Amino acid sequence: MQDYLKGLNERQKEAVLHVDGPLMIIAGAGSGKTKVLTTRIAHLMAIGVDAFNILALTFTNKAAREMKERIEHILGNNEARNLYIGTFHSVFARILRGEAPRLGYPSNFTIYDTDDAKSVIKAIVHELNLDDKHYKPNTVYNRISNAKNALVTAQEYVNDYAIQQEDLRSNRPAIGKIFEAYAKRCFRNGAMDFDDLLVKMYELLKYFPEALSKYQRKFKYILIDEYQDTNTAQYEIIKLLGAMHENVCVVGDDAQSIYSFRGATIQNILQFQKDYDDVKVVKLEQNYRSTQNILNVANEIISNNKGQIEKTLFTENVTGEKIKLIRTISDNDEGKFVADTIQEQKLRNHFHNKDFAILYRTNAQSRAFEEALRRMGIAYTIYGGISFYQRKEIKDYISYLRVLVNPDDEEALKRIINYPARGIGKTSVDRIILAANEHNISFWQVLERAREFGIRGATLESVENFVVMIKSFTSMLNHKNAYDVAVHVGKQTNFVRELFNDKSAEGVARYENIQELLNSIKEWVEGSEEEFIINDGEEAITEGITNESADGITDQNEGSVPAPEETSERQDKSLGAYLQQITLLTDADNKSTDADTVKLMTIHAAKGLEFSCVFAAGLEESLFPNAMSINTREELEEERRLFYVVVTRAKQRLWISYANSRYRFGSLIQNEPSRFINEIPEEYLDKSNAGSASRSGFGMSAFERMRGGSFGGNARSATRMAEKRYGPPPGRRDDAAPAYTGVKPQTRVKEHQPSADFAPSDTSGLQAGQKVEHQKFGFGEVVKVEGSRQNPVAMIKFENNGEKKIMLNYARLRIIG
DNA sequence: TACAGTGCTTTTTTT
DNA sequence: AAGCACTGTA
Repeated sequence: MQDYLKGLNERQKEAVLHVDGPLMIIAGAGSGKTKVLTTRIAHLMAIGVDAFNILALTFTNKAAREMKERIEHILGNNEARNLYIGTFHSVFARILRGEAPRLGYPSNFTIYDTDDAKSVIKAIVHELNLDDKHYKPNTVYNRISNAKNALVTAQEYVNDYAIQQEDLRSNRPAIGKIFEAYAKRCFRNGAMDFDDLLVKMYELLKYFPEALSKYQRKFKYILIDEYQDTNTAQYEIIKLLGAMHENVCVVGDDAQSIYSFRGATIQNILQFQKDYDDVKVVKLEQNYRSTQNILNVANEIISNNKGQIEKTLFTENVTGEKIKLIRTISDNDEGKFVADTIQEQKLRNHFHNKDFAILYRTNAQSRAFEEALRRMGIAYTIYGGISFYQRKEIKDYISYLRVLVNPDDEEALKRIINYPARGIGKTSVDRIILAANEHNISFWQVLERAREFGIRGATLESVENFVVMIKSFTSMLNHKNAYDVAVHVGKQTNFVRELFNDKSAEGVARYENIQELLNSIKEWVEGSEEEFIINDGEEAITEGITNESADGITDQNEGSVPAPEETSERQDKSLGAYLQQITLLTDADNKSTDADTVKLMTIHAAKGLEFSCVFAAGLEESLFPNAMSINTREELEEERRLFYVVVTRAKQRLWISYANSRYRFGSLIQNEPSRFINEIPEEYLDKSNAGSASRSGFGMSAFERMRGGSFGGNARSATRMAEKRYGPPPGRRDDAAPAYTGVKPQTRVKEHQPSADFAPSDTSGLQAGQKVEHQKFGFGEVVKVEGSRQNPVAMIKFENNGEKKIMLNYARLRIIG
């Protein structure tokens, strides 16, 4: 028996040893999915399948990188580098780089990220004279994106009766027009957005039989990770690619399907057995990750959902601790509690920072945790939010490079044409756009012939200088490498000097970011592998811009269209390849995971990861489940799967926390505990830090209410008990209140017992002077109503709790008079 | 044309 | 709270 099969259970072995024919692996959380996938690929290679003939698709770059490393480790050679392994988007981008000319796109097509795409939409809404309040870029983009992910073209969109009716009903009948204009504009700009990478790949296979046959023959074995998260476009592509050999292996867990908002259809995995004859199905049900308590809770949660593939996860691990339920007064206290607990666990149970993860539903929640951790001096890493490449200064700099590679890229041109300022203002830009649209040529083509299109005087001179400058950069690409060109561009445009002269804290940070970017380009040019990581936070490279340019590594191929053969395709170190690559990198891809830091991220971002200790934060109604996702059973079930995902990230210990109130857009809102908490059986819960009442305010004794809320007796005596067991926590006097209650006198809420007939009133006409009752803050008088009509905010002076700003869209108020 | 000040909107998850 | 668009002034 081969070595690599040792340590696999029977099911896992079965999956690994299955070679030919369709295979579906239903892999429960923590059941060794990645191990099976990587071992199976290694096995295929061990029995003689050429690495060049294996395609493995994942959803994150990190997963791809990890798989490649593990396969290399198993095989002990470098063959794994020949695998076609990566995210759907990056693999397709790589293929399309060779094939785009068939579709009328340049090889050096630009990839538009979400910001670029929204910016195009915004411009189009403006050009079509539509109301931008009504046609918000976000809304329109999502609608278009959903269409594309379902392989609906702009033409089909406008001609589809049902779709048109739907848009009519939502009073946005022009979306189809915008879609058409958007598609046309992207094409004219030589640009594909994220969804296009899937759509164009599909069209390539569908309309070019020789391309289809080429890739069908090439990819004899196809493996898809996280199959439950594939959308229609991805599904159809896989079906086409796999049709010849039918060696399609999909791995997934319907219980972890959490991307339907991106067009994923759970049907893909539920129906897989109908897509091919003779599908082999293997279920991996033994969990190697979590304690029994954690797993039991997970099983209980998911049992509330309907329509799943039947499976029962079990484990031979220890029972473990109960899940700790935490109630705090505010979001800041939640942060404090978590930071305190991490400190405590580190000292008592010898955990390291990297053993902890704080997971939440929305990125906005990270702030309270950041602050608390910083105050405690605990190192942390935040994932998500704006990625490195989305920072303004980076994007501006990259826009220069984008223009060199693809001058038709209008979005990039608009960013840089007057930055740094060169006297080509908004009026001139608008005129250029008008001319471009009128003659259906690109923005750049208008610039090149500016005089013909009525640009005059000083502006004409500026435009002509700009064109000459860009052309001089472009010609440099023929004999200098990407790094040297980038450095040169920074110098010539004064771009870097401007940032260098800005000595404010942000200015210095921006300058350092630019250095980091140049560093990453250098690594790309010199690097042996196509994978690379930016050293975040590490010393910034001081050479480069400030020094004279480094020695040019001459690359004759720079800027020219690369041959679509795999050798050159793989070693393509051109600027164009670099730009396409980085657009598909996410924040997580630039951060190393093994640093000894506490990890903060959304639950979505945490899928596929595991941690010894997990804090599932913000378990509150309207936050989690999110208010946006409780309108249908499907949405709610997806939120529940999300809860399942967060619970199953934990190996040993799990805390579930919620706050009674938190700030949202500057004003305070109250939330009930999440309904999901009630789905956890009591026997697995440790509620000693959850306060006495499971529901706010109700069921408390008069004594407790007088103590100022439910943090009175129970929480405190429970802490005492804990302290008896573990000794006093560090840095806290024995008689001090538990730190996480963190009740500052001015923020302490005097709990109010709502009147028996309390029922929220319609507050749409609320005016100053009216008397109201608030469920928690009690009686008060409206001082003023401000904010907008859509989002009114009332300033209310409460008898017992002072003045508070309350958002009327969220608050429950009873109008008394 | 450029910038500063002001008021208004933001309400999820991500390749 | 924060970012963005709009307005008014230099």
